[in-house]
Amino acid sequence: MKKKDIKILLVDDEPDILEIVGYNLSNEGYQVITAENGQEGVKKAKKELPHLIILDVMMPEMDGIEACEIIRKNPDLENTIVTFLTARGEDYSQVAGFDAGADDYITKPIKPKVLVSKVKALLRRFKEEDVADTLKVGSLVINRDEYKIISKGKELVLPRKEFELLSLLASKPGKVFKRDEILDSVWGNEVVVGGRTIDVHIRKLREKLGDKSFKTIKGVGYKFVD
Amino acid sequence: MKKKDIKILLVDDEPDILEIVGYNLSNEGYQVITAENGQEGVKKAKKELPHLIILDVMMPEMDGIEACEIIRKNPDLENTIVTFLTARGEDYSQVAGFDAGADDYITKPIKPKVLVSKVKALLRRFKEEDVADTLKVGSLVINRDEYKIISKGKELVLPRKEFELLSLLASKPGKVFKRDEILDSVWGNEVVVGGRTIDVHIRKLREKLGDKSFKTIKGVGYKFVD
DNA sequence: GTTGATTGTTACCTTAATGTTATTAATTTT
DNA sequence: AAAATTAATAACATTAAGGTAACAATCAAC
Repeated sequence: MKKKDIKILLVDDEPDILEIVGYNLSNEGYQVITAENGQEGVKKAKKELPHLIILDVMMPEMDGIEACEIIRKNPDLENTIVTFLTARGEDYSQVAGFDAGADDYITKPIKPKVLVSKVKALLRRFKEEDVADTLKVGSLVINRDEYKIISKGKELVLPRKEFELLSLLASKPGKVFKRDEILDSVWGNEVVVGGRTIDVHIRKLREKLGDKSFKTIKGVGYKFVD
Repeated sequence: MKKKDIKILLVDDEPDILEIVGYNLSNEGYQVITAENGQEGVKKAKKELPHLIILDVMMPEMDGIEACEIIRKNPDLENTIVTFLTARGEDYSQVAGFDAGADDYITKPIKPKVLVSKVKALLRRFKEEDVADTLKVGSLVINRDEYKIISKGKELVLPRKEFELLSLLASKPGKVFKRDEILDSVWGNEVVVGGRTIDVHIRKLREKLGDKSFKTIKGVGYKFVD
């Protein structure tokens, strides 16, 4: 996810805080939404589904704790990170804040650098929660993120074309992929390559992963067998 | 960090307090060390480097305030959390305690439940702060706050770009970062730099951290290996 | 079994991608 | 402002991925 696609909701009743925090976060490239009280905050949170919510604890009408509790009950906001703004030494609000489902807190007075690095750290944590893009087929594990595979317990790094070819074939074990399909998918339909190109790559895969994983269907194409 | 690896130092001249507090904290799984006066407390603090110190204010020989001041001067105990035990209504000691560098205070009479939840909250805070800004990967420690790293026990100060590049790659060891991703993250998507820029920075990192920590996947990008 | 088409194999070549170094520009520090 | 450090780039070297040609082996049909 790109930075500019990350929404941060800022809830505080003090315009000064909204401005300074908002400014610093916008400057970093985040999309900043603001609200001036707990009620508005909850409303905007439900509407905008931000990735991170920064909530002041002390607010008139509805305080941060209460707002946080409501936010946490909304299934759409389950994975949203909530962090509180508290005055130093306000220990009660910290305990209560964590109880209400907060992930972290930031103490006032706010130092822009600390704030920004904390926000980054929090979002990083958030990002890391999404699962790795991996595909398991029998004893073969294909990790698209790391461009590597694990075959019979051994880790292998494959060159791009080989990796993509394997990736394609293994995406539907048993299915026969016609030569055209393979060219389309791995090479792209504009590129024109010679007639033996696919064969050679298949051969390399056979060398590395074992001969019997790839079956040739003469006149048609290849298939990966589990 | 696991609970059983967390050390709490308890300093109080009253054996009853030591026993009841110590019992409750041990029960929670923490490693508890005790001392019966300020001097012994300071000594054990320096020796054991606990994560949290609970200090009684009123003690013969050396009171908690004085002990706290000494503790705070020790660089190894910079990040240790210090919390005081004070009698209710003893406002003076609270103010003086914060001045001396305390993070919190607990009032007597002690209620075990309150005590335990307070300790948990304090340690959570400690953990968050500690973890948020530093990243450990194998023998490499990256301190994002101070823009420095520790590699194989040696401290290194890296220039910004190198640091951010390393920081990115090491944030997900094994993951291949495509050139686009790297440019996006380290340089920002508006900035346009030449084609060899990333390579040069990778090379510098290889020089400083060892060649084999960075693997090139031709046609794709780079990855950091643990 | 022979034949022709299709695929396998090998070695080699080309080229895109990356590595390297030196130099210049920009930035920070003093 | 000078010095030192860092960043970017240009120019060249190196590497290995990817492609190809040439030939061998295979299979299917007759």
